[in-house]
Amino acid sequence: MLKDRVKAKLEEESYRLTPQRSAVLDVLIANADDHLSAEEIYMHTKKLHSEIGLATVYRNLELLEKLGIVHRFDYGDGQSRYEIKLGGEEEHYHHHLICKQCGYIGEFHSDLLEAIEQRIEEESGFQVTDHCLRFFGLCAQCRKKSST
Amino acid sequence: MLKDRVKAKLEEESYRLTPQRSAVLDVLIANADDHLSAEEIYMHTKKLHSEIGLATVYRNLELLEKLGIVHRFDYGDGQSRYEIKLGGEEEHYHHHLICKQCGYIGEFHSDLLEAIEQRIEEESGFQVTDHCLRFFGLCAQCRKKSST
DNA sequence: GTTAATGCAAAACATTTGCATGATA
DNA sequence: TATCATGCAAATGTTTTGCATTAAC
Repeated sequence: MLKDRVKAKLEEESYRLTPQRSAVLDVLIANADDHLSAEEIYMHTKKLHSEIGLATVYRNLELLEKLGIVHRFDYGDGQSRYEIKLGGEEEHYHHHLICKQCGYIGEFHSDLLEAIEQRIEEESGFQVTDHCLRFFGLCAQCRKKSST
Repeated sequence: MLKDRVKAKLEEESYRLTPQRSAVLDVLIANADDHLSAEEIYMHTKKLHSEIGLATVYRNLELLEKLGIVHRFDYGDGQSRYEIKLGGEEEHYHHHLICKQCGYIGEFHSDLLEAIEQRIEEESGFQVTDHCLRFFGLCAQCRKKSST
């Protein structure tokens, strides 16, 4: 189970799985596809553990990111989004589709970057360890709407 | 000349090429490869037009972005970076290499995303109009340093 | 003379930090 | 009991806004 793995990873580095931390994790797991902001995670977490503070949410997200459990990214709208990493090879090939009209965020999987990364290392000596690929445009729904 | 084109585009929508706006543009053109932050652009612009205010720089960057003259992006370090679009087909295929150790920002050109974008439209109906691709890792210099 | 643009200061916003308190191994 | 974690409030840093003034067409 995902949460057991996380707990083990935490204890490995002598961090504790406090009720607050656990609640944040539960929220992240329950909304694994929703790309929540810190504020949204805070709101959800309050339902599970009402006394939590926003700073605690931020601190836990930071820790979970440091431990490689959570992935943090942004769309240039001034706030970070967080997503739990489910593990597995496909993780690396998971990109985002962002609708400029309605803000919808979708996902797309492809390993086509492999070739580019290899070429980068060969041509420039830059060693790629990670990437971030986002596509902007119009989602299917907004296309339909704007064509009517 | 790039600046004439920008001026034409501004006037097309009845915006004015004020001395401040002109100075911001000059800075962007002179530092086209440097991925400056708003604060840095402000500092440079003050040398050309000392009475300019930071808010004016922000307002002009926002306008230039809206007009498609400037590209805004960020690296998750809490501030936006700005880059003038030089025009041309290759613009779209221009990506960033970001060194996690020294903060160096390089560029890389490739049109390999074309195929992915086509696939996205076919598979999900999402119409891609733009993308943002960033590679994180170690630049050649930092690799050398860390291996010694 | 209209309208757009500016400078300044204040506000807004997301995020981080200090610190005393509380909980956990 | 030593250490980690929390809550709150204050601080930070970037970006935006209000408003009276100024400049451009």
